[in-house]
Order: sequence, then structure tokens, then C-alpha cells
Amino acid sequence: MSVDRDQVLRAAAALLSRKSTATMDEVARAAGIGRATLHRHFAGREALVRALEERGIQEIEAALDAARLDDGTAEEALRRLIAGVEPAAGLLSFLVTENQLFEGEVNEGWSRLDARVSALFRRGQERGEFRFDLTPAWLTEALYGLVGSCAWAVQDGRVAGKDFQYMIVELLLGGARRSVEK
Amino acid sequence: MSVDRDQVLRAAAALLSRKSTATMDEVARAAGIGRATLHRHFAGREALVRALEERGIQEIEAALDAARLDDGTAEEALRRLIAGVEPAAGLLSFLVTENQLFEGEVNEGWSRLDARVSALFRRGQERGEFRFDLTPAWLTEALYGLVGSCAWAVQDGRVAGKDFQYMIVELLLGGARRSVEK
Amino acid sequence: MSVDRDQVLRAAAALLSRKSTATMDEVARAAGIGRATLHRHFAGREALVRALEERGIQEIEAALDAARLDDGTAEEALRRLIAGVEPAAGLLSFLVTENQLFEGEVNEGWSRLDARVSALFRRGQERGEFRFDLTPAWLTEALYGLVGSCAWAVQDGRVAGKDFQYMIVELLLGGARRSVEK
Amino acid sequence: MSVDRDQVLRAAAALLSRKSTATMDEVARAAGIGRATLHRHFAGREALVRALEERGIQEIEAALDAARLDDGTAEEALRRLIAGVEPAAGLLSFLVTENQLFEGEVNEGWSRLDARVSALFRRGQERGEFRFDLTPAWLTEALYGLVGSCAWAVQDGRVAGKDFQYMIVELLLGGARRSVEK
DNA sequence: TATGAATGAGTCTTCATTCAT
DNA sequence: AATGAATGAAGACTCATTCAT
Repeated sequence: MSVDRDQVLRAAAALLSRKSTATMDEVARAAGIGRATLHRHFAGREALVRALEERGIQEIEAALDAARLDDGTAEEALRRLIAGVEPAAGLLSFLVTENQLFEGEVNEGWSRLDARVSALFRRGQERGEFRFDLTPAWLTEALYGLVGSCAWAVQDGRVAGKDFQYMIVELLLGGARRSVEK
Repeated sequence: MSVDRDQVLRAAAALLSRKSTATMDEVARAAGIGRATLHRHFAGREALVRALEERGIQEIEAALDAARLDDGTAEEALRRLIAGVEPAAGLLSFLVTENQLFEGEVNEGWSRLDARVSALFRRGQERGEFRFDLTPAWLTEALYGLVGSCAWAVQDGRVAGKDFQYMIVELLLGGARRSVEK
Repeated sequence: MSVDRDQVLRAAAALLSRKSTATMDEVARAAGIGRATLHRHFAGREALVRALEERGIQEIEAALDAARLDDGTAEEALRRLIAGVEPAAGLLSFLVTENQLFEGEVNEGWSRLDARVSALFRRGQERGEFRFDLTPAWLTEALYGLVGSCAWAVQDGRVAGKDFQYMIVELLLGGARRSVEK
Repeated sequence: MSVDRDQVLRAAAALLSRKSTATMDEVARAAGIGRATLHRHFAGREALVRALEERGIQEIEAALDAARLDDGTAEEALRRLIAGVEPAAGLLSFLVTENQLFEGEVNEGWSRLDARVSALFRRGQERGEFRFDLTPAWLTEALYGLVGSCAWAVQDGRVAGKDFQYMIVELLLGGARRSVEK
């Protein structure tokens, strides 16, 4: 019976998002296959992580596509983006941490993502929606940080999961400072 | 020549903040001492991390004290807080990630920190400075996420270090959405 | 090629009986397998010793069964017992020494063995074969001591191996004092 | 304040008799001195054990002297011997086990002891007190085995300490087989 | 002389990876 | 193609021993 590579990746993503130190054995067991089979599909641990990265990036890119970042106001686009990214929050958090460890060069996919998200913020600036002093690059990093950190907080039950999107969107859009018009 | 425990902790913090997977050997070498000596000072890897945690918490608490969170507006206090926390940003990031791994109970020091930071946001709400829909607990987590993520981004040279404080403060205070009065 | 757990135990028993301080590496090499494989079969050094204990106890119990301790005179039974126990003398010696080190609770198998050997001595007393002033418990300990000590002496070539059984049996049965009727 | 070498040896003997795996640190602490001081007095662990051996042998030789092995019947001499050896039983047991580990040549003192004890048994044979088929060398080994094993059994509370001498003497002299004249 | 501090050598143990079926 | 078994490389940890005061 042929093992579904995608199914394995899903299981690995689910496990590693929760426990980033899980061993290859644990991943294999979680995927319902043997250790050696896992290695047949992914040349090694790093290869597995790279595959997860690839997959994660694709997933996020799909979310970017679905969010139609160029449509309507930047605010609306940002709301759609965060809503679409939420399901991948745990994986994203894992990958960002993991990337921090890799000494080698970084998957170029990230640059592509960064560019698109940055472009959204830039569009917002150009439209007069967003401030100019907070650079798009900064905001992009901030978005990653917020998504990752909050994913963990939700996982550990320190904050309610249902507020995940709302919180991040509102913080990014409106900040903690009460704006005058509200 | 007697090894200064604090000096070892400083070296360990510096190294682990940069490379969280550093070996005990590497930590020892970074501290300029032998492997065994490191073990004489800290019973094991976990003990070392716990000590770093203790130290990190104390450092941050000192920053909280120095920031006089109860003085003046909440905004001013938040600015002072973030300025004071900056030097510990890398360590904080490491510890948060590490904490994610610990299955056992969490150092109660974190609760104390959380409580004080949350109190600041709450004070801001009560003073009418901050919105009510973003809960203090959420904002505290967000603060951690922003500090940690941006520390990494600065470390990797993706964003300029000099903007660290400004960025976080402004995002938290004003958000990306341009407020009307600006 | 699948490693036979029992074969590993045999090799370990042979080695440790001779050199109780043998390394896990040495045990592995003696068994013709790699370090890690040894750990796959036995969770750790203590686990290995425990397994040897289990095996040793079983072996000795089998010897007790084969000796039919309840048949014939106690003397005959004791002769059969010692003959049957001889092959395990080295292992027994190792285990007794090792047990001396364990702080934790002792394998209950030993109590079972003690009980059966003691019962033999008691039966001898009841039959009028053995003196009453030497308690069965003492005699059991003495038996262990004699078997272990003599196993070492034989191993080191201080005494001739062929006399092993004879010596112990005669000492236990007749003692050093010449009895009148001889 | 000058450290009393003999006092250190006494403490080491007491500790190691009880826990043969005690570390040099533990020995030092038990002797009330620092680690380094212990090394100043004994070049290394082996040297310490050798010194204990020396001391133990001397102690036992003194017991042999005090027992006046050549006086009276061999039986009387044996009784005196065992009574005199009892205090050193634990140490003797430790040393015998330790000797089993040493690969190098054995302290010649043991040969001297063996010779004297063997001589006693031989004298008993020549006097017609002891059987001829149990060789003096065997009996000497047996004596060690009994003393050591029973010392442990007493230490662990498996047998009553007060019967120690009586048991060994009676077993060696009379054996478990009821002699006719009793 | 006595000592706490420092350390290298050695052991156990884990884990990613390869091999034989 | 899939797998359990086997394994070497690598890391944590201990302990006898040396060093500086």
C-alpha cells in the first residue's frame, strides 16, 4: 500500500507544531508508518523540515492568493490575510524558530512571502491607510512574531483561541492606543 | 582562579540567545571554562536553563522596577518599559521558546511578570489611554512575541537594530492604522 | 540478522561474571553487537543487570526444580542442588555482589529462592539429618557465600575447579570436623 | 592541624565496607577532610584501597597472632581466630571483592595470611581433628566466603549479628550434618 | 599543610540514519 | 515498497585527579 506523502507531511506538521523537538520516530509513529519509510520519503530530518517549509510556504502563498491582497482597502486585505493564515499559525511558528537554527541559506520562498506581505503594507501606506514611520519590513516581522507567539499562547491555554484573529488584526490596525474617532 | 558564576551565566545567555542549540561544551568554551566546571556550577543542562530563566526574570523585573510602571501616563511607562527590556530581548526570546518545550510546571516568576505588565495595560485602559477590546493578557503575549521576533530579525540583520524600540512602542501604542489626528 | 536477546544475555552473564565492572561497550562487543543495539534491548545498565538477575533466578529455580528438593534424604537433595547450581555459580556471585549495591528494593525472586533452599534445610532438620542450632536462613546465606567465593577462587586458579561441588557439599554436610563414625 | 592518616583509614574502611562504590569525595567527607587532602595522603583511589588492604592484612595478622594458632587444639584456635577476625569482617569482604577486580598482581600479604590459616587447618588434620579430604586451601577460601557473605547478610539485617561467630565456627567445625556423638 | 576550584578522561545514553528482509 | 533491526556519531554527565591559594 502506497504511503501518501502529503498525509505524512500533515501528520509531521501537526506534531512538530506542537512539539518541535519530536524525534523522527515520533513523527513516523504519528504518521502511522515505520521509521525507515519516513526516511525513504525524506532523505533526513533536515529534508523533512525543508519539505515542511516548502509546504508551509505554499500554504501561506495560497492564503495570500486567496486574500487578494490587491483588492479593496489594505485593511480589508490584511483582515483576509490573517484569517487565511490562521490555520498555519502553529506551523509558521515552528518554521520561524527552526529557521533561526539553520546556519545555511534560507529558502527563497520566505523572501517571496516577505515581499508580498511587505507590498501589502506599502500599498496601505500609499493609500494613506498606514503610517509611514513603521516600515513594511518591520511590520512583516511583527506579523510573524505576533502570529507565532499567540499560537503558542493559545496552544498552552493562556489566551482564548477564538480571539486569535481579532486580536492580531486589531493590534496591527489600530494599536493599543485608543484612536480619537472611536 | 575562581570562576564567577555570574560571568558564566552572562556568557551562556549571550551564546544561547544566539544559538539555542549550543552544546554544554560550547557554552563552557564560550565561558572560558572546562566542561566539568560548568557542571560543577549547574547540575545539568536544564539546571543551566533554569538559572538563566531565574536571571532573565530578575533582569526583567529590575527593568520593570526601573520603568516605574505606575508613574505618569501608561504610554510613558510603556515606553520606559520597552527601553529597559531591550537588552534582555535575545534572552527573553530564548527563554520563551525554551519554555514552550518544558513539559513540567513553569517558573512562577513568569506569572509575576505577566501580572505586572498586564497591570500596566489595565491601568492604561482605566485611564482611557488604551482600548478595552484588546485584553491586557493578550497585549502582554503580544509584547513578548514582538520583542522576541524582532530580536531575531535584528540579529539576522533583516531589520535595523536602532529601530527596535521605536517600532515596538509605536506599533503597540499606535498601530499600523494612521490615527485621525496625525 | 536479528540479534537473539537470550544470546546477548548469555554473553553479558559470561563477561560480567568474570569482570563485574565491564563497560556497556565491552558487553556489547562481547555480544558481537553495537552499543546502541545493546541499549535497544535493555533500556540501560541497570535494566541489563535486572534482566540478568531475572535470568539467573530463573536458572537457579530451574536447578531447584531439577534437584527435586523434596525427594529422598535432605542430604541427597542438597547434593543434587549444588550440582545443579554450579553452572550458575559465577553469575550468582556477580548478582549477590551487585545486589549489595542496589539501594532500591530487591527482586522478590530472591525471597522465593531463599524460601525454597531454607525449606530444604528445615526438612533436613525435621528428618533428624541436620543440626537444629544452625538455622536454615544462616545455612542459605552460607551456601551463597561458599558458592560465590569458591567460584572466584576457581576462576583465579587458586583452587581446582573439579573439586568445587565436592568441597561445598562436604563442608556443608560434614563440616571440617571429622565425625566420629568416619 | 595535622590530619591523622590512621583516622582517615578507619573512616574509609567503615564507609567502603558499607558502600564499596563510595566516591573519593564521599570518603573525604566521611573522614572530615577535603578531597585534595585525601589525595595528599593517598596518591589515588587504588593507593587508598591498597593502604586499606595493607591495614586490613595487618589487622587480621594481629588477630592471627592474638589467636595463638599453634596453641591447644586446632578447634580452639579456630574459635579464637574467628572471634578475633569478626571486627574486620566487613573490610575483609570489601577487600576480597576489590581484589577480584584488580588485574595486577595481588598483595603478597594475602599469601602470608593464607599460609597461616591453611597451616591451622593442616595442623588440625595432622592432629586428627579435621578430615583430610577437605584441603586446607579450600577451607581457607571457604572461611573468607563465609565471613564475607555473612557480613553482608548481617549488614542488611537478613540474619542476626549476634550469631555471626557461632554460626561460622559451628559450620566449619561441625557442618550441617549432625554428627553421631551429639 | 590543607583546601575548594578546575578539569580531562571515560561512561552512559539518545537519535538520525542505514541495512537486510 | 515497507519495515524492524542495527548502528555510529554526538552529547550529557561523573569522577578521580591536579592546581592555585
